[in-house]
Amino acid sequence: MRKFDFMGIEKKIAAAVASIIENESGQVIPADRIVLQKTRKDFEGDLTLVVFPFVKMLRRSPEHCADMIGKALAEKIEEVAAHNVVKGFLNLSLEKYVWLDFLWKNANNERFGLQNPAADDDLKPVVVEFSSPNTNKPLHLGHIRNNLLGFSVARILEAAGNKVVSVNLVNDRGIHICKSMLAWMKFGQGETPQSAGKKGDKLVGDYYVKFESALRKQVASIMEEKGVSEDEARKSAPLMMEAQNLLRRWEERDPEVVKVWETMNAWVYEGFDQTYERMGISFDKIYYESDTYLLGRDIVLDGLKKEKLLKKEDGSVWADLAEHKLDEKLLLRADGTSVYMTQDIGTARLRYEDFCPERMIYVVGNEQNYHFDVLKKVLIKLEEPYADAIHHLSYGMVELPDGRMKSREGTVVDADDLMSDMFETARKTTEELGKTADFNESEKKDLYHKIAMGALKYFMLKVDPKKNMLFNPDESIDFNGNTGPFIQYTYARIASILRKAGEDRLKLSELKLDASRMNAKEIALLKNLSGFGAVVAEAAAACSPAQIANYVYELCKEFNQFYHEYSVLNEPDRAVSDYRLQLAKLTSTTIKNSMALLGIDVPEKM
RNA sequence: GGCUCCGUAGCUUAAUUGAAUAGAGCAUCUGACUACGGAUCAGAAGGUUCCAGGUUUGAGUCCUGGCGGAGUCACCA
Repeated sequence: MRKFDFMGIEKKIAAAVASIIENESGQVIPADRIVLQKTRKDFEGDLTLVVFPFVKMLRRSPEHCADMIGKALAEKIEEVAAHNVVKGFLNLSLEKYVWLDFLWKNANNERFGLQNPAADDDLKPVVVEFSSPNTNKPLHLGHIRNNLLGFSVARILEAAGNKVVSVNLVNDRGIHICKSMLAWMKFGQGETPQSAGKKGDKLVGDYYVKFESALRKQVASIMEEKGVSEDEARKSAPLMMEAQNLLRRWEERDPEVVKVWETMNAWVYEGFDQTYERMGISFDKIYYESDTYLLGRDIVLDGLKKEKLLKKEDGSVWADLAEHKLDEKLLLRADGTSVYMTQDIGTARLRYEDFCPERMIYVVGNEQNYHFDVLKKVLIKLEEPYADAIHHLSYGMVELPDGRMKSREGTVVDADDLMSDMFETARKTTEELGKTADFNESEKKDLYHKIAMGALKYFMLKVDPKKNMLFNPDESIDFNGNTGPFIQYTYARIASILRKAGEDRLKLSELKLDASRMNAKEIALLKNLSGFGAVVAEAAAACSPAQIANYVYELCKEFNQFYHEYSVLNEPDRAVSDYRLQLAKLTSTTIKNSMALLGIDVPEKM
């Protein structure tokens, strides 16, 4: 069903169809009404033309139209070998040599399906922001989805010919950061990651939890003593006042506070770095909110001066978005301080000045849909030149079987723990299968890591980003069926064949094969391979790694069927054997390249 | 309550701007190892695509109205 464009044949046929219909009916049809798709498996053919859109102008039955167009195409285009008609569908079979040519032209291209990085210095980049963690808590399952998505989308956009800059905007300041600082200052007794034997982000997270539980106790007793609501009790609780005081002191650059802040954040970064490295994630640039939180104020004040915004009696500044059917949105408080939106206005401008991007993609959960809607509209209102470049890549929540992760209920799935669990499962499964008898310790570790991350990444990326997804921690992620390890296994099996064949045989200078000897399975596989470039383009347009994942899964299934039915190296006819070897090679390249777009490594043996 | 998104086999999911008999995996059952690697392959069973209307030659997809779920509607970030 997927569209595929193979050496321009699709275009050639579409153009021919247009001229045939014009000749017959005298009417010109728009190109987008010519629907060519991959022929479904249960029908004979390679490409299918849907003729329903033309039956009215041709004034004949769908079958007649299809037959007429089919005959004309067979005459006009030499690559069209045969055609058949089912209802209103015209199935075209291409000459087999078309597929052989395709294989021969691409077999040695290691970057098959990937566009080369644009050398053009004037090309405007796409900025992809993702991850954007808070420095008061360790990373969890939700962050994993965000990181994997962002990293993969960046790779896919590159493969589609874009220049890409990956950025991370770290939320390293604010009241929530002060909470963990305060708890550490009060209860920590100088504890450090070293003394506690913990990763820094975990230690800081523990103090955040300590703050919350101490606060809850205070709130409970205040509510009992004064009979006030929980909200009110929270606001008046001494710990809350202290935290706010700490934030004030931080903003005033109180040296003592800044020192604690720097120390604790450094611990967190050390922890994050380990987690990122394990995940295989990196960035071109890291922004810190402590540097950017004051940005945006000037833009807002300027907008006020130009009367694009309005000031209320108390001095607060608002954007009226009634023209976009949205409410008024606060941009500056009465005391002149900023809100989150103000800061995002500032960082958008900063990013624009830093990179002059063609597009700015924000990988952020769908809980912030409204926020980004408003951000874009405020920027339009302010007539910022980059307003239209803003693109929110909104993804669904990761849910547990009993609903959302809740830190209060201790149901948060920690990123490090999850990766360790996956590693353990990979180790156990692999050892049970007895696959690593001849591996040394570091090779084993490397392999288990690849499999573990392959399973986890594929699991999370194969689902359409915009959909919520379910993660059941009790059922560990599968290694069979539609999974990362299945694809890795397919790759490893081909790698084994290629090793056995040897480099000399792989470097073939000539392919001597009569195309008539190609079988249906091989052609199905070649057809699949030929669609890779188009899939990359579609995945880039949709910012959807899931499309790559689904593609490479299909490809592996196709190859495994071929592999089961036919032999590559044991095939007695050398010409056929050589040809199948090239087919296997191009398949392995395509698997490797696809998986790289998902941020997944493939092992040569497993 | 307003707005936004989602609802497909028991479970997890696929289906380019509308297109043929809704496609997979897991789980269940049955087969295939004297092997280019069985983490594989073949087969069986499993569906009123939440419901009701509508548009269309054609609807899982578009429109309207319900039902169910999630998110959001902060001088939080």
